[in-house]
Amino acid sequence: MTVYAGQGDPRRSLTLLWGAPEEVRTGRSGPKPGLSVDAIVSAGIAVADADGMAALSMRAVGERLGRTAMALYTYVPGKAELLDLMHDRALAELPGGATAFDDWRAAVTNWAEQLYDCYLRHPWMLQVSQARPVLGPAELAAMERLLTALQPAALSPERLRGAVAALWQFVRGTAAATADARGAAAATGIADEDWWAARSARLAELAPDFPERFPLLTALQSATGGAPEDSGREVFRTGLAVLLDGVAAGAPGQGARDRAPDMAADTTPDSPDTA
Amino acid sequence: MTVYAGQGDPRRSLTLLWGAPEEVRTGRSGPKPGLSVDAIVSAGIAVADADGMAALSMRAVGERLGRTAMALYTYVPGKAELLDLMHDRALAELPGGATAFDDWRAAVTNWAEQLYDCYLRHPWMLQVSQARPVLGPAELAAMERLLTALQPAALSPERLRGAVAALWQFVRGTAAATADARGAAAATGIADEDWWAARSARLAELAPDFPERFPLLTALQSATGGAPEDSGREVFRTGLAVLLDGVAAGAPGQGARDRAPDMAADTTPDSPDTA
DNA sequence: GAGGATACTTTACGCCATAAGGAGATCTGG
DNA sequence: CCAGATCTCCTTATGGCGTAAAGTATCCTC
Repeated sequence: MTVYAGQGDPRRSLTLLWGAPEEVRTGRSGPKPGLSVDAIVSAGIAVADADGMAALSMRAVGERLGRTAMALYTYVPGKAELLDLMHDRALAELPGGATAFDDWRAAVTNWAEQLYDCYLRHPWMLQVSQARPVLGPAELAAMERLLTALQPAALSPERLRGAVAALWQFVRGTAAATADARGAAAATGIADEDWWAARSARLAELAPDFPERFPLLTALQSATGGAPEDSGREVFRTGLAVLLDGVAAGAPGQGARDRAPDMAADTTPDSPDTA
Repeated sequence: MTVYAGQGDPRRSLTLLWGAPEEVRTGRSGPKPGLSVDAIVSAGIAVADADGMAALSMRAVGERLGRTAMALYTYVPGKAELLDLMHDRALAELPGGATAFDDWRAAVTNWAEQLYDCYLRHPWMLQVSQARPVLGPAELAAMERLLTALQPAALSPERLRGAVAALWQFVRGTAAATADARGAAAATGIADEDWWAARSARLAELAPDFPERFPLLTALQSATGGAPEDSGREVFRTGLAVLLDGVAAGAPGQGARDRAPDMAADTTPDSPDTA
């Protein structure tokens, strides 16, 4: 399932992403443009938000704007580039202010939760190729904000790069898991939790030797009461705590002191989650 | 860009994934099947490996087997389910033996590198929806192996789940970044390193205020001599080290002692990478 | 040898992105 | 005020896709 098609020309995307916000259009002949790149991007996001990535077609976007599919090609080179623009626009939702936090753990946690929520608001973003080289301004701004949050940890450049990659990918991955469980639940009309139960039951039926083949998986499942790879803010939170402990371990000087102050306390099983 | 289409029916996929390896086909009438699910999956992988996900069509797979596209539907419910099978089959390449390592860091590192390499061998896997709920035997086996490797760390169940999610998503994410850079480089005929340089140059041209807008990003870029979100085993290695430090921080008892023994030494900039 | 199940084919449908070319609006230079 | 250029948007067409429907040939069981 879930294919993604070819990339757009990164040159075109880059130009559109970074292009002058107010193109100097003095003395243009021809009829006045009834649309704009911005309007098309907004319409695309609206379609994708409402009906999912599969429903995002040039026709659908055009229709939402009262035009034909081909009208969009006056503004945008193609669908791939439109997706690049949509992706960056959605990331631009992230709050940009330099929020001051006492410690960098809280700052990074805040950053991660904002990104996580943004992905869940726009699940189609998770279908856009990660880490593809078309870097938009909003994406870079988000990365800059992460670097700002991490600055007090004073990591070495190499370690900083590793931490940034690990954090971003972790947020994206856990958001994808959650979004997917949600989507499946919504599609089948089953409640979130029941869905995993149904899947487990079916698995047990098909592979009766499951507990012997996967003893640790079975143990983990029964210990935490859910599917191991699944969803949920809880996995997000505890995973993030693990990650941040790793970052702290690389912070010079403070070493052992800065590690897991109260973030690790989140991992106690009695925490009231889904907040 | 890079869309992925709708999911396959998970029930059908599950049945095929876990179905009896030797279907009891006593007394079947009709002509003998000239194909098999396995052969179709192999052909699909061959097509995707050779020409990429975009080239993977039912027609192409059928052609490789000397059949029409429709012939495949005798064996497989549809393309989505075929992709599920391909994905799990590719994961089955991972070595399964219980390799004994002295410490769990080495064991997990080994696990991660194997997964990373598998993704790079089959970049199309990264286009298959991550964390979607169709869990195949090979995927679960890989997870079980990770749990085995992590066992000496003796993490709490919650923390273990977080660590598993973080590790898997990290490997996948960094592999995606590397695969994408490779793909772009291959498509344009530019060498891997020059490619990032070209992109940076173009960015600098489009956004002349780049250094002021993204000071930390600029600093990191010049400190490590590359794009921050990019590719490469180096980021993979150092990021993994950060992650493992976090895991170590959650290991009870040993606490400070077990953290970053020699894995962190990998983060020194003079290491000969791309091994 | 008849009848039915099965493998595979041909054809067709409705999507998709988008190339090509045309119609009408709106500007500039005369 | 009027070319002619230019630009938006349309209609049409092309070649792909996944797959539904129906036909044909093959092979088994009875």
